[in-house]
Amino acid sequence: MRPRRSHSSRGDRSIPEATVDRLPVYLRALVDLAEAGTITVRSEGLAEAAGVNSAKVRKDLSHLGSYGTRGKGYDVAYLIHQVRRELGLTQHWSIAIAGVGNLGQALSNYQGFAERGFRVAALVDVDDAKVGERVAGMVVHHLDDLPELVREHGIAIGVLATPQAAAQEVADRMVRAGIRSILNFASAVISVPPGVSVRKVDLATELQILAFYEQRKATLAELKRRGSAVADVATSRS
Amino acid sequence: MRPRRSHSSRGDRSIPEATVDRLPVYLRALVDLAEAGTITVRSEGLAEAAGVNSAKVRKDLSHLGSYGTRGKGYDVAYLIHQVRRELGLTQHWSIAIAGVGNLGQALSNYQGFAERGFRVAALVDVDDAKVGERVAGMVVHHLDDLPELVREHGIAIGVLATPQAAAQEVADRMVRAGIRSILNFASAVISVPPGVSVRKVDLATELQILAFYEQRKATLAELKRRGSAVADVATSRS
DNA sequence: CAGTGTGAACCTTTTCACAGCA
DNA sequence: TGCTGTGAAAAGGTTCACACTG
Repeated sequence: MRPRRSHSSRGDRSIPEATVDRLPVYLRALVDLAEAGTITVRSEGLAEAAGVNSAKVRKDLSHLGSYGTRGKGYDVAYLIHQVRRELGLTQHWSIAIAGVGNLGQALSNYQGFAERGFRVAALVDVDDAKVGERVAGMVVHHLDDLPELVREHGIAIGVLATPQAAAQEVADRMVRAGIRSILNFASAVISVPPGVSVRKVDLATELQILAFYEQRKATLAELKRRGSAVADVATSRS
Repeated sequence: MRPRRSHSSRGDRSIPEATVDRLPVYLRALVDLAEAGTITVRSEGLAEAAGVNSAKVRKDLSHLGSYGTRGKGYDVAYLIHQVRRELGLTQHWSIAIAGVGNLGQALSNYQGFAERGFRVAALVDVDDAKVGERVAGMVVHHLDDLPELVREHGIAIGVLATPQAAAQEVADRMVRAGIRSILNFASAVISVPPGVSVRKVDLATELQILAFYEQRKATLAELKRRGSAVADVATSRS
């Protein structure tokens, strides 16, 4: 159910999924370190900045190659370059946002995208009241124009910020327009053909997960109060 | 680094983390099914609606108890009740949002929270230009008032929607105000004392991960074009 | 000799496959 | 008979601990 290994002539190009998920975190931490004037960082220092442990950092980075120096650590600037290259951030990416509601507008205005090499190249919606309006300095286009916009701006990634009910339909149209990577903010599970990547971010889901652990903490506290011997809980996550 | 098992007198109260992460997805799917008039669902049907496979559904649900009927499936309404109970959603939760910028405002207006039992009870910021303003029908308070707001509204969960630079400071103040669950939208890694749960949602990170796989698809396509025998890739995620 | 890079051990999660029940 | 619930196997991820090197 997950990417199979390819076979390349030299080295092993397949990086574990868990590692890929952490590379952006390392990158952020490294950029912060660089801005603070740090030249070299040890796995332990990077680990602290990224909120993981040092063994994980070393193992993760070893998948990219041998970019550290034994006895010294990693050169921050060089490692930034390597991580960026690995993530495919040496090029700029154009994205389209579908659904110009609350969330869609907030995302359109979000500076963090541009700062990290993602250009919001198109906004689309189906609501005639919104089409033609300006949001974040851009004209909102009709969803019908998506194929043309994708071609024109070389859009590779689509952001789904529509209501749940519209999500699958809009996803289908994104795929038909040639988009093969979708970031789904709608609470619906969408299905896409093989070869198309989807990541789902569901805000309410995150709160529900926190609620679960919060509830459990309350239950444990209750038990403790009643004198049962209960193991301690550490619940920092992600 | 993860919750340790407790020991309770009957049954095993510890549900795997991976399962907890999926329960909200099942819940959403179940509610959709119920609204569509479905009375009973098989693990395979629920699996499809949730975007996973049926073995996972059965294993996950088995952690909650034996709520299915062999030969039949699961009663949708009953299962909804059980999942909601397990997640701690039989009670309402009050949340506070810190940082009333783009994202903070979008979150304040987000209907999905209320629909799933989360009440935005307080908005706080440090910007005097924002304090006193009305957002989503609520008055924005100063961050200084957080402890009082937490007490007054019984706030259990804090949502961090501040700029990166302020994130750690605001998180510290949330913890001091008595909040023990934080949903972090800032791109910074925050550290909290044991017993406080944090989940991080980083929008740019998600795009970077998609960029990685998108780049890899391009590379594979390139190799294929050159005639190398390359295994096929299926990259649907989460 | 400090700190990387990495086999090996360990733990978690997923998948398989089927016994057992309605 | 048709499904759930679950041991057992497989895969994936994390941590340990140390050989190795700049």
